[in-house]
Amino acid sequence: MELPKKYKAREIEEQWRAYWQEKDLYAWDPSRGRDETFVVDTPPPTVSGSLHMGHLFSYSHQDFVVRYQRMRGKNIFFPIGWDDNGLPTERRVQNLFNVRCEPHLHYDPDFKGERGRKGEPVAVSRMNFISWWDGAIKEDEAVYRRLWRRLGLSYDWTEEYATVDDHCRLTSQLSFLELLEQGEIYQAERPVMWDVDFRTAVAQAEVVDKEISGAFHYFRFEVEDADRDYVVIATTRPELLPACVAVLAHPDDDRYRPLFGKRAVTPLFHAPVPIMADPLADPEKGTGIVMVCTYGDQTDVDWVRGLNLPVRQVLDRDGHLVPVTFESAESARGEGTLFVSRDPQRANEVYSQIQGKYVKQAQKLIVEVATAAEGIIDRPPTEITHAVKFFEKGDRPLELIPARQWFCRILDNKAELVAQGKKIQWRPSHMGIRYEHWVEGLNQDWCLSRQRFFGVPIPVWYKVDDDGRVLYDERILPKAEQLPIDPMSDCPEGYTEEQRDHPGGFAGDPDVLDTWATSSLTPQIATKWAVDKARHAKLFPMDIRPQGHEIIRTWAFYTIVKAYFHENEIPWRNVVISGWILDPDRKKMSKSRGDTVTPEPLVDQFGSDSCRYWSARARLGVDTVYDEQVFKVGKRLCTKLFNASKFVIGRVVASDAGDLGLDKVVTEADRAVIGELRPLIERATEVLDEFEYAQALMFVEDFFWRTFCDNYLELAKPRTYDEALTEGRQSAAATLRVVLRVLLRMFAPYLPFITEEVWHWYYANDADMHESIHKSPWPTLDELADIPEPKHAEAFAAALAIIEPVRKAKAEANLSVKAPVKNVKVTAKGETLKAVKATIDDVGRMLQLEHIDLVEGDPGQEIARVEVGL
RNA sequence: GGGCGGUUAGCUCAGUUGGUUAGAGUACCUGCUUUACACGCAGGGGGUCACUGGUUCGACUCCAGUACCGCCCA
Repeated sequence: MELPKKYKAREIEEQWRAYWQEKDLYAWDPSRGRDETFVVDTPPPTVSGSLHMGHLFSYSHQDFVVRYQRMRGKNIFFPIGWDDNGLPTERRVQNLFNVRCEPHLHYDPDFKGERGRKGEPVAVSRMNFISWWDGAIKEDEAVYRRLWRRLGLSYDWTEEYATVDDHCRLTSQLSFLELLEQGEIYQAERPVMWDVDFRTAVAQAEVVDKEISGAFHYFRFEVEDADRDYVVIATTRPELLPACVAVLAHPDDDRYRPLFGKRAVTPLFHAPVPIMADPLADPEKGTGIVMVCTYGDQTDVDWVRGLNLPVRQVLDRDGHLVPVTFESAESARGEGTLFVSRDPQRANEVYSQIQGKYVKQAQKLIVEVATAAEGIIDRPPTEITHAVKFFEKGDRPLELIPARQWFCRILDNKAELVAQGKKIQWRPSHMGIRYEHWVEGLNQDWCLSRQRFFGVPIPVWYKVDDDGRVLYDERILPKAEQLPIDPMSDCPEGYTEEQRDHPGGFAGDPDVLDTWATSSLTPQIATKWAVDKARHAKLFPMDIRPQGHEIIRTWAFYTIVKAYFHENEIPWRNVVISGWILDPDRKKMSKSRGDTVTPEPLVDQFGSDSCRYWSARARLGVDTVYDEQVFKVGKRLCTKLFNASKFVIGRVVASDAGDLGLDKVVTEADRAVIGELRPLIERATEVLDEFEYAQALMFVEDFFWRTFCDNYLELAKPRTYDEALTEGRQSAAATLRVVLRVLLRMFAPYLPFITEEVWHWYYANDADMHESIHKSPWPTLDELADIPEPKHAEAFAAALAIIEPVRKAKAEANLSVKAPVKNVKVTAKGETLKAVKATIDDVGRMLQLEHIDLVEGDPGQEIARVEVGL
């Protein structure tokens, strides 16, 4: 057999990639039972984003676990999906074609999208927009698929899905309808967190706090019928003065207690509002007395509801101030106007200046007007930095806008959802605590509807009454067989398209679902819960969910919610959390920081196996500093494995008289190295069963490099060059053969390419093995059972006890390791001395020892005292 | 402000139920072309285990507190 001279990662990897594909090695076998199946809930990557090191990292982690389980004989269910749902894709198409979607426009079949078109974005219809998605997203998917394949991720490519494909839309809509039927989903009109740029509601999970600078502005509010003229109210939202509905202070606050029950009058707008006591008013904040507006923050929402205050909505969905008219109390009576003023003319004059403006401009104007006027601003503003809620993808602070939305009942089920979390093994375990804290801290139900156009449509129509009003309580729901539907283009049964939005007809719900409403169903999507209950039952609950810790509050949480509501089950038994890649400043590498490294050039440079090695060194949940050195170490390991294998197989083949069975392992040194190998198998298997791939790799690597290459190989080498086919030579060859056969398999989950390459040099036809190393069994003690333990348990350690000092003596004398040694005197106690004797022939040949004295005695601290005479 | 995690050699990281002199890789230094590998081999220097206190015969390890870093929440 002619073995290759040099390790060429690229050639090897291309060859085996093609082989795996051709042999269909990674297909799930539906005929095997759940007990022998290992099921993975793979994270579908957002394909419209760019690939970065984090992908290479965490997706490799899944593959280590999966490849190990496959070698344990498990039937692997390892699907792969692509997330092309929601805003990222919407933006991608917008940017790619330089368009913006105007949902009210009609579809223009002649309008062709043109990539990279310059100039102003063109407004297009929803259907035009969506028609371009498919092509664009397929290209994005291809980029990911290519990297996944290059990395050797062992997906079952027949189980591919995309989160807005027909099956996912069906699954998502069916889930919606089921939970609606169960009463876990409801519709309500209430203030929701709203992004004015994306013009959509968002859920608590998508909200982030940002520290921004702002200011407390101090306004004087007149007080009616009191022994003081005014109170000073500090506010960070002066533009909401026209929306003020009450003034509150803490019930125990002596400064304001006399004013409770009286009325304050808003500056500039002259609106009388009640002064009330409420324990939530913080005496320490600002001046201790606060104005309640529609709506400055969540507390305002609570106050308006709790104290039954009126609503004076001044912001629209774009974040503009809407037109309103202030009227006197007299003229307002009976009209039901909400904007009452003691001086409507001046109020309207001021308001006209801010009407139509954005929040920020309005704020500036109000402050200017107030400053110019006499006696309104009490003192100069105080600059502050405060946490303000933003949509995670948004640029401007969230507003609270009343809107009709769909919600999922979370708050009623918090205790149960915490309990579900406790049934799941979180790895590392403290990630489970993060889940619990997130659930416990939730204060809103899950807002499911988004006022966007790209996504899974909410599968609901409404009846329209004879006056053309939409009857939101009169829902028309599709049957399961009709799904997926788009209520804006599909017609409900019993209606015709002409009746859409007409009196006596119907209207479609124009909104789409939160992308998490679909992504939370990845287990159900992959198992085909919606269409094949038997298949679902075979795969659910799943074994593992691999994911990052930043999406515990979204992906993990919502998936647990759905599994709980649908089947009162946990979705998976284990969650394995990958850490993050940090840059050298210990910040998360991210696109927005502009410090990402794209993975493909690294794969080109170091090879897939080396890149995987880098991933494999990081333990679960632990963030890792990006360090290119580790890729180099991986490359070296692959090269070493290549060279050592080449040597071993070369020697084995040279000694092969057709029979190198385990019974040929007779020499003490050979049995001793097997004795070292056994605990390696035990320890690595034990930690891999707990998904601790990094620790297992460390064990294997350490054994391979130090025990096997640096010591055992050198020890056995001279015997393999015996001219005659001696018992000792056969023993060495048989041992080399069996140890490498074990080590290759233990490296296989991490370094699938180089191990497969070597496997096919020599082991692919072994009767008890599979042709591919990746379907071959994980090593067990059983397969070594026919090799007896060494006579002396410490035989290997005893050999090392001589090897080390001799090497040291040579190094200190600046001699070659091959330099002959005139005399060595070894002093050791009885049992140890016997162990030394048992391997002394091999040690002597390895180190070129010319004369050896073995003396029984007390070596002191050491196993054996070694005196070297060069 | 509350919670979670971290701090070990210049760098990146291990360190088991508390137990000899705290390890590896890398970088650095000195050698060595040795019939697998110079992407190698042998050897060497390099650490107040963040800090303070406590428990203990004994603490990197357990407990309490402090500082700094990161993340989550308010």
